[in-house]
Amino acid sequence: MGERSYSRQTREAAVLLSILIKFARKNRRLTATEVAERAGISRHTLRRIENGDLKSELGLFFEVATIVGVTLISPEQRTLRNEIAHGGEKLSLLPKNIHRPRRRVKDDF
Amino acid sequence: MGERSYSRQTREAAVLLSILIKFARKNRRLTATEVAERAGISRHTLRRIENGDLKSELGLFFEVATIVGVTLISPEQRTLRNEIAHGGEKLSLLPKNIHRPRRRVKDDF
DNA sequence: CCATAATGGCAATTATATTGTTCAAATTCA
DNA sequence: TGAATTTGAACAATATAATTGCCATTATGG
Repeated sequence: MGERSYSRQTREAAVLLSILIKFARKNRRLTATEVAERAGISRHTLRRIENGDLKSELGLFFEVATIVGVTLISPEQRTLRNEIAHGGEKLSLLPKNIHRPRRRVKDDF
Repeated sequence: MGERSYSRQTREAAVLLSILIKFARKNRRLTATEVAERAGISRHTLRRIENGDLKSELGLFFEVATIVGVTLISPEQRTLRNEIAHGGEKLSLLPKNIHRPRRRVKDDF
């Protein structure tokens, strides 16, 4: 029904990724049809992805990026990734559940 | 119907992003319910996102990341982004349509 | 230039993600 | 410890994304 609003970072990140994808595809001289086939999606869906459509599935987006050779994980993130894989000390320090300060009974004055 | 297969990079990137999100949320002491409300999604969907479910919408994934403070665009990418916004010389060099070398009639040797 | 291929766009249909609910288990804090 | 709260999980109903097929337009390469 209603429109969903997205933050600026969200919109920009999606558009950037889509541009990188389209750029990489043409750089490799792959047709949209071919990439769509390899990704197992329709040409229509690929076009939406290359237009930065926020409603597309994350997996399809990432898969297309992978096919055309766009890197999704930066070196810094790769570092964190290894850290996690090695035991995740940092992660285990955090509480499993978040208990916020108790909500006062309303109008208790 | 059938299962869709994803590449290793796709799966790892999604899982990494989901871990970063969950980590950031707890670091900020936000409950799942609160983040879900702010993002305008159900708690169920948030949980899938925090589990790295590839079937979730890109926009929702990114929006949650934004809410909990996970950066989506690396400095290097931001550079490219500005380059593009400034006219996109690189982009305009690429052909609009990709015409593959005509497929030879098979077995023509 | 012309034939061919690639791309953009739209409507109808199918597939499935999302929602909203409820329940149980796990966790935190007083 | 005990009470309150968060979280995980499964369900049916609904909303909507993905697919399919088609045509028009544009761009490429011979």
